[in-house]
Amino acid sequence: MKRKLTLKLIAKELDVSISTVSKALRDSAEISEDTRQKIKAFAKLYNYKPNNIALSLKNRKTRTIGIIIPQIVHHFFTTVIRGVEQMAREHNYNVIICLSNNDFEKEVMNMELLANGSTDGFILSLAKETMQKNDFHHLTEAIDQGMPVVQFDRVVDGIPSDKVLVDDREGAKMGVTHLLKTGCRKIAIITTEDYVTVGKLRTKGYIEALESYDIRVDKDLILKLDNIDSCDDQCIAKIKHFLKGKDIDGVFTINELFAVEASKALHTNGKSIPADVSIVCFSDGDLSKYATPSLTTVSQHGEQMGRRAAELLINKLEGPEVEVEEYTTSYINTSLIERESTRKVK
Amino acid sequence: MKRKLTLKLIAKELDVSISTVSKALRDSAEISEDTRQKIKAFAKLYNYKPNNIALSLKNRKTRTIGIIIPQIVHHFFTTVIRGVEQMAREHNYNVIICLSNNDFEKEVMNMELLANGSTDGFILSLAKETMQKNDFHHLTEAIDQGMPVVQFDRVVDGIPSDKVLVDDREGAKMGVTHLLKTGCRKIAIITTEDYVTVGKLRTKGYIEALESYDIRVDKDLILKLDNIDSCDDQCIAKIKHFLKGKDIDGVFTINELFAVEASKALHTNGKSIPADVSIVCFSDGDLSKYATPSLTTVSQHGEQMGRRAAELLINKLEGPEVEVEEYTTSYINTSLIERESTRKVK
DNA sequence: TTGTAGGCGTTATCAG
DNA sequence: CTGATAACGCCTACAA
Repeated sequence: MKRKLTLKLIAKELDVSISTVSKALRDSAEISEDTRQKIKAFAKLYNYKPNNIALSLKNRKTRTIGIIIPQIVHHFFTTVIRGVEQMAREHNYNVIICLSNNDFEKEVMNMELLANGSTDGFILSLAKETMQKNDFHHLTEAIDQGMPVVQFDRVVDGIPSDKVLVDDREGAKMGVTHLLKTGCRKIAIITTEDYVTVGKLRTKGYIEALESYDIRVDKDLILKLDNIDSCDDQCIAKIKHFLKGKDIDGVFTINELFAVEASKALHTNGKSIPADVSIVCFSDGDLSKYATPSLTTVSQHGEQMGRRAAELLINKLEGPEVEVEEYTTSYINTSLIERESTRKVK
Repeated sequence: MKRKLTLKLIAKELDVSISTVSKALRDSAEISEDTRQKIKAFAKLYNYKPNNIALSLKNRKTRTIGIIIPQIVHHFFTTVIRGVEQMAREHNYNVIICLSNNDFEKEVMNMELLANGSTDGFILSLAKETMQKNDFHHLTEAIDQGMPVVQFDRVVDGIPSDKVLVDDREGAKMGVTHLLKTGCRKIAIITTEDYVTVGKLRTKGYIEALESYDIRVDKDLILKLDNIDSCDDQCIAKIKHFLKGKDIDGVFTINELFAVEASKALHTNGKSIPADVSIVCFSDGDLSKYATPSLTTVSQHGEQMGRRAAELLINKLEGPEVEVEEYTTSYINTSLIERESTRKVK
């Protein structure tokens, strides 16, 4: 097994000094055309590539961005990663991804691991457990050490960091307004308990939409579930029970899964979609596209979030050192994708 | 902005030498209990963590595994990553993920980037373009430099590397056999052209299953499409046309998307599933679970693949240097998940 | 028990 | 034009 080629080896081979080789390869004018060519030819022939680790140590920069997310099987995070990846590539950064599995300890471990030289900065979405524990010392520690942090999606206030968020309230409002425009007047919502920020904001958007049409908010048409990323049997049962015999003509749900299950339940109840009941959901994946009927969604543009987050981070990394840092919060717009589960707007 | 704490800083602060600090922190018996305690207390207080980059440079090991995959929005790869992540964590390795976007140049770039010190070894699934180009110099170069490689899913022969594969032939055979067991006798398959290995092998499994039931393979019941990871309008049209008026009682497809579209088309044709026609597909995601009706699938266990791939790589990394390397090919079993799209086996 | 020196691979500075 | 030296942060053999 061959050892990797280094400046030292080249130097020895060509009988020059290490610094001559280094300079030649970086096209320094200090080196004579002759030796430069000779060295470059040799390096090329044997496929010399500088060692990144050594460069990182020297430059105290890794050109690597760390992403820490709760889970990767969630389609939303997947798209965000892709966005970060793109932007990072465009700026010659690497991306290193760590999963917290929604576990506080793991999130802390991951951050400490990456903070020890592997990474120049972080993009992260907090683990559920972290939110509950309300313990963010790992964030502040990283930031204290001079590592910029960009939070996205699941964020906390009070941390000196940029943030990238989906405009949940506005998105929900748009979705419900679409239902209203197509003629729905008795619209139910399937959301989460208020301690989940996302659910709370989307519920708020739902209420605002109704109010703008002067429709009274009916508590009986609001179902708040504990889950957010999944929909187990118990959760399905609640949805079924909730929809059973309700006099409604529209349903808005805060994720795809709830919508799919609602769609099934309504179908079982003999309702036709969208003739009897229309459905709109917040979405981050393909499920709504391939469901039967396919679902009209408020789409989240995770890729754009990722790009924006990476952009913010890179700006901080490459920007000049400033006395007083400023932090921005970006809202990524949602957009409505009309499919089969809603009627046409007249 | 505080600078990160280093051995040097601690040494200066406590007025001892750097090596004393280093030794104390590593609990060397050389250092007196006294100074050891003092140094450790200080380090703990100020939260000293050794710099990974420096360690990597020193040890010529990064304890980082590179994964290179065509795309991340594909659910299958997502699960594989999770598996790799798990195993890596258990062995104290980092994981760094790069996307090739099925682009040859990008795959080469990524590998070169990571091969220059960022990574101790690779786990990769080849880009489609790489397969077509039949150019694997980036693999052999990395391997020549002493970086072990584990290929998975989309692999080539002739490269000195371990491989982890889904047993496509066996999986397809199992799926089709299930259809046969439930009483289906006229089974169509929607697959890919033979140049896609995965499609070819699954087609083979289909044929074997039929033959084991002494059923003649009917070319008219085989649809070969160009796509594999997607299903565009043209592709949907072909599926519709293929199924139109065919006298069949079962459909096997090599991915979820084809199955969902087939299901829709059959439904449109007035067929009832599974009463008239049963459906089984190879799958890697949730689509089949949430489809209406939900689809019986041959499940791929991506996570297990990831774990196995990581295990193989770590074995190579930590195993003793041997004169003659041996390479293994692991097959990950598939399993049948029965859902609504097939009848019960009598 | 503590400290010094050298090296991992690279680059920048300065001397020849 | 070329080379020696120091430094990035850490570890370790060896010297004191």
